[in-house]
Amino acid sequence: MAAQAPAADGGQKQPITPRSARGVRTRNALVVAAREVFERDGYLDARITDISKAAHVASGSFYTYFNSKEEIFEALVEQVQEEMLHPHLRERTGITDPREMIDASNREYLRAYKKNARLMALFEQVAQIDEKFKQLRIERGNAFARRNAKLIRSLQESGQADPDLDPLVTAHALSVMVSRMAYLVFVLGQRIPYEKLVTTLNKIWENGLQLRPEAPRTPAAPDAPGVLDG
Amino acid sequence: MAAQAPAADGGQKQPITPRSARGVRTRNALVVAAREVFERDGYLDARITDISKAAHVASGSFYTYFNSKEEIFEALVEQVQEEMLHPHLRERTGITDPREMIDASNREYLRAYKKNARLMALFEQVAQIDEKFKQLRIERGNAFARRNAKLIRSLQESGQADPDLDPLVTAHALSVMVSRMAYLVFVLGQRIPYEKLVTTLNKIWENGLQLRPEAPRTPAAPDAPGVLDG
Amino acid sequence: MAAQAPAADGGQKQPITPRSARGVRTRNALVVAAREVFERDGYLDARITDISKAAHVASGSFYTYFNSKEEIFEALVEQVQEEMLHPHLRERTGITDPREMIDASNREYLRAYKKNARLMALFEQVAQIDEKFKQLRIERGNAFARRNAKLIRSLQESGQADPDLDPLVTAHALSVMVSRMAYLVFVLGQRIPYEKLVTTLNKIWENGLQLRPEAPRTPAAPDAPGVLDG
Amino acid sequence: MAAQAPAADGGQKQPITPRSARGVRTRNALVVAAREVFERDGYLDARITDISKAAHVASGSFYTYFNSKEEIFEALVEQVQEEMLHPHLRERTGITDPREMIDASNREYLRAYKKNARLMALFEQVAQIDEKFKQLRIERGNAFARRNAKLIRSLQESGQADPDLDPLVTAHALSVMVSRMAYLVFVLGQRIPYEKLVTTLNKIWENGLQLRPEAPRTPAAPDAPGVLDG
DNA sequence: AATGAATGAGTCTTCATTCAT
DNA sequence: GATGAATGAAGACTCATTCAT
Repeated sequence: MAAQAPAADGGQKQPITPRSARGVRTRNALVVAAREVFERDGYLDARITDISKAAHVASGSFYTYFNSKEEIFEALVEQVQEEMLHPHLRERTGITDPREMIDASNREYLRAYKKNARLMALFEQVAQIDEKFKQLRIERGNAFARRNAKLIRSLQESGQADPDLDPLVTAHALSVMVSRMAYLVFVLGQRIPYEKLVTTLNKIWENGLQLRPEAPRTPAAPDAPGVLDG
Repeated sequence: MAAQAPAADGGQKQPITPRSARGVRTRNALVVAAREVFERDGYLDARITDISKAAHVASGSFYTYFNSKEEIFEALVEQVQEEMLHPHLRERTGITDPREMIDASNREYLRAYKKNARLMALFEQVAQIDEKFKQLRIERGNAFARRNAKLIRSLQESGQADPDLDPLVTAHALSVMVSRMAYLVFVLGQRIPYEKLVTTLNKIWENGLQLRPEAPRTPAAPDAPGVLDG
Repeated sequence: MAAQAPAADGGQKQPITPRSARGVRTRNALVVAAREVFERDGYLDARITDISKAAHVASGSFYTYFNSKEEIFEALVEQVQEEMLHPHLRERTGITDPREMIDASNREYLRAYKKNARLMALFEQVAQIDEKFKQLRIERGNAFARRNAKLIRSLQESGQADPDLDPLVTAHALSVMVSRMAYLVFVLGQRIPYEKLVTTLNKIWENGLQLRPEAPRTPAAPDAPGVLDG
Repeated sequence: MAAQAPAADGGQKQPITPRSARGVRTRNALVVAAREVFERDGYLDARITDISKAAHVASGSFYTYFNSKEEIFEALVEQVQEEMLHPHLRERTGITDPREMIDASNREYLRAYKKNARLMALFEQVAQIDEKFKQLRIERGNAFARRNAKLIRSLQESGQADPDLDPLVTAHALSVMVSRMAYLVFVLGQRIPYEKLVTTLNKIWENGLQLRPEAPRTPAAPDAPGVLDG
C-alpha cells in the first residue's frame, strides 16, 4: 500500500520485448494499428482502446508492449525511421553538380513527404504536443542544417556561392523553407502543381546561394532536408 | 411537457455579450486569464476551471460568456489581432526601395514575433489541434502570399526580379521561410544572433529574387508575412 | 502533455473545504457513508464508488473533497478522534486510589472499545495496510505509554509499586495487554464474560505492579490506554 | 455439446501435487519465492506474476500448483509451521520451576519472533485481511491459552498462584501481552533493549500470577505463546 | 509440465458542463 | 450575473486467470 518497497525490476514498467513469434506478430499489429488510428483520428483523439481494437487484440494487450500512447508513438517513429533510412544522395547517385544535387534532393524529399503526407502531418502535430518529440525534431533539424552548412561553406570556398551568407543560418533557412512548403502543399492542401513547386524551390536555392551558372567541375551541394526535418 | 417549446435562440447556447459594466469586466478578465493560462500550460492542459480561477471568478461564470475552450481562444485571437493590426509598411513608412522594404518588414515581423513568442507558440500549437483555427491560418497565409506575389510580379515586370520565378509560389516560400525561422529561434530556442538572422533572411530574399542591385527608381517590395502567418 | 509547467496551485490537488452549507452536508455525508462502507466491507473491498453511492452523490463528487480512499479514511479517523476526545480520568472523576483508577480506566476503555468494535477492527486492519496510519498508531501508543510510565514511576517512588519494574516497558506491556484483549473479545469474538474480563485485567495490573493493598493516601495511577492505543 | 460432462474432479481446479522431481523443485521454488516477495512487498502488493518471476518460472506455471495468492500463502504457512515445530519446553528441557519456565519460554518465543520478524509481520497483516487465516490464528491462540490455563490452574491448586485469577482469561491476557510486545519491538521497531524486555515481561508474569517465591517442589508453568499466537 | 502471451472485468479518476441558490 | 458544488460520461490501467503451443 503506502510505503512499499519498489518492485524488484528497478522501477521499470512491464512492457516486454516479445519472445515468441506470436508476440512479435501482436506487437507489430499494434504498431500498424496505431499508425492507422493516429492517421485517421489524430494523435489526441486516438484512444488506446481503438488501437487495440484495430489490431484485433484485447484492450489489455496493449499494455503488454507499451505503457502509453506516447510510447507506441515512439515505436512508430522508430519503425518509420528505419524504413526511410537510406544513404546520402551523393553516395547513391554520384551527382556532384550543385544544381543537379539541389534538384535531386528536393525532389526526393518532396516525393517522400507527399507519399507519407498523413504521417508527416501526424509528426507535425505531435511535435507541438509532446515535449520529447519536439526535442527530437530540433536535434534532427540541427543535424541536417550542420550538414548542409558544410556544403554551403565548401561552395563558398570554391567561389561558387555567395560568400556573404552565414552558412549555418542559410542552411536552416533553406531547409525550413522546403519542409514547410511540403507541409503547406501536401498536408494543408495548398494547390500548387508539383513541378512548379519543385522548380521554384530549386530556383530559390540556386538564387539564394547565388550559384555561379558556370560551375566548372565543383564538388558538393547540400543534401536535402530529411523527411523528419522541421 | 411533451413537446419542448424551441428556445427563442434557436437552440443556441447562452453566451452573452455583456450588458453591464461588471459583465464587461468579467469577460475581459476571463480573456486575459485565458492568455495567461494558455501560455503557461499550453492549450491542451489548460482547464476551463483554471482560467476561471486565474480570472478570480467562479467556474460557472465562464459559461456566461463562452461555451468552450475553443470559443474563448477565438476571442483571445480576435483581441490580439486588434492589438497587432496596423497599416501596411509602405503606407506607414513611405519606403519604396525593395531592399529597404524587405529589411524593414522582416525586422518588424521578427521583432513582433520575438515579443509575443509564447503567444506565437500557442497559435502554432492550436493550429495543429483545432480545425477551425487551422483554416484561419491557411487563409491568412494565402492573403499574405497573394499580396507579396503581386509585388514580386511588379518587380519582375520592371526587370528588377528574376522573371523565371512563379510569383505566388515564391511568395509562399519566402514567407514560410521567415516565419518558420522565427519559430525556430524564438520558440524552439535555436541560438542564432538576432542581427545575423535578419541579415541572412534579407540576403536570401534579395538573392532569391535576384534583385538587381541598381534598382533605379522602382516601386514595390513585399510586405512581410504578418504576425499570424504560417 | 509531456513537460508542462506544474499547475499554479503549487502541486496540491483539488480537494476543497466546502464553502457552502450544501458542501458541508455533502462532505459529511461522504464521511458517514465511508464509515458505513468501511465497516461493512472492510477497507480493502470498499470501493470509492460505493462510498459515493452510499452518500447519495455522484461518483465524481467524492473527488471534490478527497483524493483517495486513504484520504477519506484519514478524515474519518479525525472525526472519530474528536468525538472520543475527553479529559483524563483523574481530572474528570477525582479518583486517586490506584485500584479504583485502574478499574475505572479499564472499564472506560473496554466499554468504548465494545461500543465501537467494528470501527476498532477497521483501525486495526488499516494500521496493517497503510504506512501512514501505522505510524499514527505507534505514536499514539508511545504517548500513552509515556503517560502511564510516569504514573508507575510515582507509585514506585511512594513505595506502592514493585520497584524492579521498568516503568516504560511495563506501561507498554500492560497497555497492549488490555487493548489486545479488547480486540480478542470484541472483534474476534472470543467468548469471555465482560465482568470476568474486566476483573481479570484489573487483577493482573494490580498484581503485576505489586500494588500494596494498604495503599494509604496515595496519588496517581495510570490512565487507561486510550481507545486508539495499540 | 449441450450438457457438459462434469469434470472428473468434481469441478475442483487443477492444482496438482508434483509427481516428478522437477515438479517438486518448481513448487518449492514458488513457495520460497512467495516468502521473498511477501516479505518484501507485503501480502497485498505481491503479485502472482512477481512470485513466478522470483521463482524463475513462467507466470502460468504458478497455476500448476496453486489457485491463488491465498493458496500459496497457506502453503507457506504450513512449511514455516513445520520448521518451527518442536516439542514443548518441559519435555525438551526438563525444567519444572515456574520462574525458570516462564523465563525459558518467553526467551524462546521472543528469540524466534525476532529471527522471523518480517514473517511475523506478514502473518499479522494477513490475519487482518484474510478470513481463513484469521480463524487459524484464533484457534491457535485458544489452544495455547487452554494449555497455559491448565498450568495456571495447577499452580493455583498447589497454592503457588493467585487463586482469584480466572485461569483461561489470565492465560489469554499474559499471552497476548508477550506476543504483542514482540510485535511492538521487532516489527514496529519500538526501541526496547532485549534483556529489559525479557525481564520485564517475566516479572509481570510472575507478579501477575503472584507466584510464591518459595515455590516448593511444584510442577507446572505456562508454555510460552507459540510463534503464531495472537 | 512449462511457457509466455492474451484476455477483459473492474475501478479509479478527470473535468466539461449544468444548475439551484 | 455570479457562485461553487454536483454530475456522470469517458478512458486509462491493472492483473488474476486462461490457453495454445
